[in-house]
Amino acid sequence: MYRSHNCGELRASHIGEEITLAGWVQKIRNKGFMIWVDLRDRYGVTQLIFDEERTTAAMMKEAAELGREFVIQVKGKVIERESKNPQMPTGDVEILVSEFTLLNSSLTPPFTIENETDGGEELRMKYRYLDIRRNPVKESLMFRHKVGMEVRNYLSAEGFIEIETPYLIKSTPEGARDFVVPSRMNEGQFYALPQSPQTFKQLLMVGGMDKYFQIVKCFRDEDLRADRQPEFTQIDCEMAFVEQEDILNNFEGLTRHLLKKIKGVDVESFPRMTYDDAMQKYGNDKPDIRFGMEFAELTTQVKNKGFNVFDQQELIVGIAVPGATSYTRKEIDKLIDWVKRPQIGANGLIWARYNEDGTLKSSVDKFYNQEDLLGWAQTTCAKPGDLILVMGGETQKTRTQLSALRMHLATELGLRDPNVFAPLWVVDFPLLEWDEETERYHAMHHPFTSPKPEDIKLLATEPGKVRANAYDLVLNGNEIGGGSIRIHDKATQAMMFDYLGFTEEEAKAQFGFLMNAFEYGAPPHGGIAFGFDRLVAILGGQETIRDYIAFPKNNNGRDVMIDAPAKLDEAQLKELNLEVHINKPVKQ
RNA sequence: GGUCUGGUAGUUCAGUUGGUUAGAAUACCUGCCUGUCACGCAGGGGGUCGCGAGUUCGAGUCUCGUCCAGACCGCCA
Repeated sequence: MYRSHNCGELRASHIGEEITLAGWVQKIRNKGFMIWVDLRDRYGVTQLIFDEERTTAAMMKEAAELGREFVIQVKGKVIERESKNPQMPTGDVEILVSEFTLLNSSLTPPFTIENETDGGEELRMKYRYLDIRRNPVKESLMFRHKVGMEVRNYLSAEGFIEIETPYLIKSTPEGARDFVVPSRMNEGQFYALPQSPQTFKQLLMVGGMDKYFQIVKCFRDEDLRADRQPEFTQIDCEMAFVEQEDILNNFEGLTRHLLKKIKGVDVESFPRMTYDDAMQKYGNDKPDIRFGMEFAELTTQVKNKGFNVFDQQELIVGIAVPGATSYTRKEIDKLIDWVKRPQIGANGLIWARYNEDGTLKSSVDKFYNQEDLLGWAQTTCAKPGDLILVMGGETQKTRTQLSALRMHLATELGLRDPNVFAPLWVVDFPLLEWDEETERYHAMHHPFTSPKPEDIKLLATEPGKVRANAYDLVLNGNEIGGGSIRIHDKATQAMMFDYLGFTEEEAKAQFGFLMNAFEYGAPPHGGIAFGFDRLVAILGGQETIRDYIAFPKNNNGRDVMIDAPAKLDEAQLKELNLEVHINKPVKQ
């Protein structure tokens, strides 16, 4: 038996017991006459003591030779500390060691294994197995486990069945780039890794498994972000014989359960907002509604006042920044520079201070009098003390830019409290989206999404205006889930593929299996998928998902620990009947 | 594909206008220390300033290229 207890559980009530512990040396404090060793495992830290009077000289010497991260097993007696440490759970006791075994030594770790490590991101990833020994990472992984368990508990209790779907599937041209896997037995052919189990879960509905879920890895060969990894985990769900309302209620239930169980937060029924409203009020389809600063359109009231810049614009829109009238000219100039950065790409920013005395001072006083500016204040719902910021330009672009500014300001003003949770359903997404590059419409959600029946007639005339039975769950400005009611009849699905620019042959070759299945009694169905990594990170109060993933990839999609991806050797390529031609030098 | 920021001791960073032997903290090593717990004290070792080229009497510092890392835009049905 390696251990009778773990390093986190011993208390004053254990005093006098003979115990065995095993773990890693966290820290050695050698006072010469006395050596304290902090022994760490997953559960906590317990102090070991060796001293001249009670420990043999030989063992004193061995103890003095220990180093950080050595793995040892100790036998000894739990004794009361002479000076206690109220800061640690095991701080009342220590172990007077009678026997100890060095199970393994360790090199000096390249960074400190402490809550506040001195290690940088890259180094931590290269030695991720050491990083995982640190409390913040360890606790994040345990937190993820807890969330996963609650998801399974809830859905299982609601009658959902977890079913696995294949990872080696077929590449399709729609959507994100696929990761591909060559097939040895089928020369010249490739599997693709799933971007989501979409078609399989629909086939499970045809198969009669009317409540399905899966916590499943998905793969997308696209560029990474702090909240985006090429392989990520979804809570994938599908239900048969449901309408949109049923899905929203079911998964509002799941989300409420998680907030309650994980964060102890009670949230009332989630507000709903149409996509159009979200774009108009927040310039964004995933608004953070923990704070105000809603968009106010000023287009008509600011035009024809002699200010050329505004007169030419399609949309003029403003926000009232609470309490920001105290911003200095320098601070406002910084904001202007911020929106002018290429990433935002705005031409400028007009401001108006709504002073405490009720007067207004703006950057465009030449063109607008007090009455005009009071009108701005009314429209933006500004109060004395607020700063009004106004941008103008092409509708889409301006909304995106002001939305970025709104989020930036909220962060700056500390309005994005990670302990406040504001979920929101965004509904009535457009079915189609115009793609400038390919000059055709493509599915905003995916090609299996059903249009709203009352909008189908618009498909031929104004495809961009057709709304879908599609919805997103937004939490604190993050899209954590999205889904739709699917098409479940062959004719509609064929029509959709047609609108998306598929020929009949292409549609049949790529999705024939699905349309065939629809001819054998496919039930009405719909579902939703949650980004599990992101959900866990937000519940944990973090923006970045990397610490909730045991072995994440870096910015370039590399695993710096195992050094993947890597070249294949000749023998492997030969077996796969592949040759590698590289048009430009490989980055190594 | 693009924009920005960074790369100096094991690690995290500082390094002035281009000028003598490149510093700090921490980690590591040695010694001391009768209750430590961010222990303390004294001493010590540790550097191809990412890489390559250029400008210059002289480059960590300036220029160009390149590689790597991070954040973001595009992209992510």
